[in-house]
Amino acid sequence: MTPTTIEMLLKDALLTAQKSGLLKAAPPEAIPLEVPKSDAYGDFATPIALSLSQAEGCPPRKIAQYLTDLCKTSALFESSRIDKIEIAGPGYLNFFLQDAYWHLCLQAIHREGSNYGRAMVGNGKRVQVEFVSANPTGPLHVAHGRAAALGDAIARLLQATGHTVEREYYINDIGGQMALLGQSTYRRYLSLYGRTLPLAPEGYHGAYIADIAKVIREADGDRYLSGPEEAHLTFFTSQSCKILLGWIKRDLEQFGIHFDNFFSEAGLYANNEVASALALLRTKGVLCERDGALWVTTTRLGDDKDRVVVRSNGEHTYFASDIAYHRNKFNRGFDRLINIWGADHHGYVARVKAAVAAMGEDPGRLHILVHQNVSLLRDGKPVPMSKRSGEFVSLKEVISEVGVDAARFFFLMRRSNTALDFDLELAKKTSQENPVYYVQYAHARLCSIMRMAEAAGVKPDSTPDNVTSDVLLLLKFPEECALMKQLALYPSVILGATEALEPHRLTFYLQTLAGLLHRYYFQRRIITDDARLTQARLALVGAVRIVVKTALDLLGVRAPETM
RNA sequence: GCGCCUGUAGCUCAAUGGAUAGAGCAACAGCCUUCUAAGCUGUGGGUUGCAGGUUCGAUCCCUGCCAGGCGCACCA
Repeated sequence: MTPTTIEMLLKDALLTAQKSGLLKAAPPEAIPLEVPKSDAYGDFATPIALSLSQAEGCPPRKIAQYLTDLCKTSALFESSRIDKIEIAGPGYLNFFLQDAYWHLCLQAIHREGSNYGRAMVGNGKRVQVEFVSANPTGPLHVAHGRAAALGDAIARLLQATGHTVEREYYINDIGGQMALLGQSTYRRYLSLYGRTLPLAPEGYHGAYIADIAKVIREADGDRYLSGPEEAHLTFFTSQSCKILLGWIKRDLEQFGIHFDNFFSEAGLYANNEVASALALLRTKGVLCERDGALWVTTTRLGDDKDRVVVRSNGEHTYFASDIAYHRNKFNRGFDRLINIWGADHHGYVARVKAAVAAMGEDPGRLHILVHQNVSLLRDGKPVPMSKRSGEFVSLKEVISEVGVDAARFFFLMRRSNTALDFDLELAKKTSQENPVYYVQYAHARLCSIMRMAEAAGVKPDSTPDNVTSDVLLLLKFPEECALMKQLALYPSVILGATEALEPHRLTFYLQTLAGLLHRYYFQRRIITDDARLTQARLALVGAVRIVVKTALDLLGVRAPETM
C-alpha cells in the first residue's frame, strides 16, 4: 500500500481494458490525478476517461464506466481502501476513500522517512545536467544564480526519481573574449604601477579586473612590467581565467552547488576534438565553403540560417566548439542531456540541435531548457544592471544580502520560462509575506512541537513510527484530512516536477502544505491530555515535518529546527 | 523586418485540453492567561491582451493583430 494506489489501480484497469479490447491504446505514462475543489467530487479525481475519449473514439462516460467496472474487479481493489467510485459530469472518475487510506499513507511516510516520494522511474538512466557554464570573464551574477538553483534542483529531482545524474559546467576558456580578459587585466596591472595604457572600449571594465591584477601583483610583484605587452598576454589570460574560475567555484560552493565535472573548451582543441567533429560533419555532407569561411548547412535541419564554424581568418567560432562538445557528451554515453541556458542564448537552440542531428545523434535526447532573465527589485523598483558597463549585481552580493536559502527558494518560485522579479526586501523579511520563511517556519514550529512532546513525556514506544491504525482513527477533523491528502499528493508532485523539469511546482506545493499546517496548528492543539489523541496528531504533524524537510532538501534549502 | 518567451484579480504568479479559472501579497475587519503571533480567521476583488478557428469542451492547441522582454555577427 502506497499513496499511489489509485494510479496503480487505474493503470491496471487500463491495461486490462486494452487486453480485452475495450480500449485500443496502452495506458499513458502518468495517470492524471487531481484533488477536486469540492469534497462533493471525492478525495481524488481523474479526467483520464475524458482525455482518452478522442483517441478511442468512444464517449468519455462510457470509458469511465469500463474503468469503474474494471477497477472494482481488479485484484488491487480489495487493498485499495476505496469507499466508492463515482462517474460525474462529462466523465470524471471521482474516488471516495476510506479513512484507512489516509492512515496507511501516514504510516508509509513514517516508514519511508526521507525516502518518501522517491521513485525508481529513472531506472538508473544516466542524465547529464549542464548548467551555469558562465564564461570566466567575470563573477557570477544573479541570472547565473537562477541557472544554478534551477539546474541543481532538477539534478536533485532526477536523482530522487532513480536517475544517475552528473552535473557539469562548461568553461569557455579560449577565444577572443579570453584574450580580451587577459589584455584588460594586464593593463589594469600596469596602472597599479602608475603606467597607463587605456583599456580597449570593448574590454572588461568591471572593478573585479583590478582585483585580479592585484592578486597577480601580490603573487609575482612587478616582474611583468618590462618587455612588450604581447610577451605577457598569454600568462595574464590564463592566470585571469584561473583566478576567476576559482572565485566562481567558491561562489557556487557557497551557494550549495557542487559540480561533478568542469569541462574545458580548450581541452577540446588540445585533444583535436573540434577538427575531428568537423571532419565527421564533412563526411555527412553538411559542410561547405563560402566567402572564404567554413559553414555548416544547418538550414536543412531546422535552423533559419547556415552557421560559420571557421572564419575567413582561420579562427574557429564558438559554435565549432559547441559541436565538438555535444559530440563529446553523446560519446560519453548519457541517455539524456539537459542544457540549461539563459534567455540570451535561445537563438542557439536550433543550430545546436541541427548539428547534433547532422552528426547522426538523436536531438530528442538533448533537452535545452531556456530560462528567462532575473530583475532585482529594491523598494519595488528595478536595480539597474548593465553588463556592458560592468555594473551588475553579483550572485555573491545577493547571497550575502538575503542568504542562500531565500535566494534558492526565490529563484525557484517561478516557471523557468517567465521573467523573474526578485524582490530583495521581501526575501529578507521574517514574516509570512516571505514564502521561504513561511515554509521554513512551519518546519521549525513542528520541531518545536516535537521537543515539547518529548518534554511532556511522550513515551518512546508510542513514537509516530509505530502508531497503530486504531489510534489514527482519532484523526477525523477536516483540516486533518486536508493535511493527509496534501501529504499523499507529494509523490505525484515529485514525478510531475521531474518529468516537466519544473522545480517551481515544489515551491508551490510547500507553500500550500505549510499553509495547511499553520492553520491546523491554530485550530487544534497537538499535545493534549489525551495520550492517544496526542499520538495520532504527532503522527500527522510528524509526517508533515518529514515531507517539508524532504521537499526543501530537493530545492537545496535548509529546514531549520529552530528560528 | 524575422525568430523565441510572456500577457490571467490592484501587484506577483498557479492551473496535463476538462467540473464554478485558483494561491500569495496588498486593502479592509478581527484573533495572543494554552505546543513559536516569524502565525491564524473573515471580506471584497476576473470579458484569462484583442479577434477569429479547431473541439462535446480552450487560460492551454491553430491563425491574425496589439503590448512587453530577449535574440537576430565570420561576438560569446
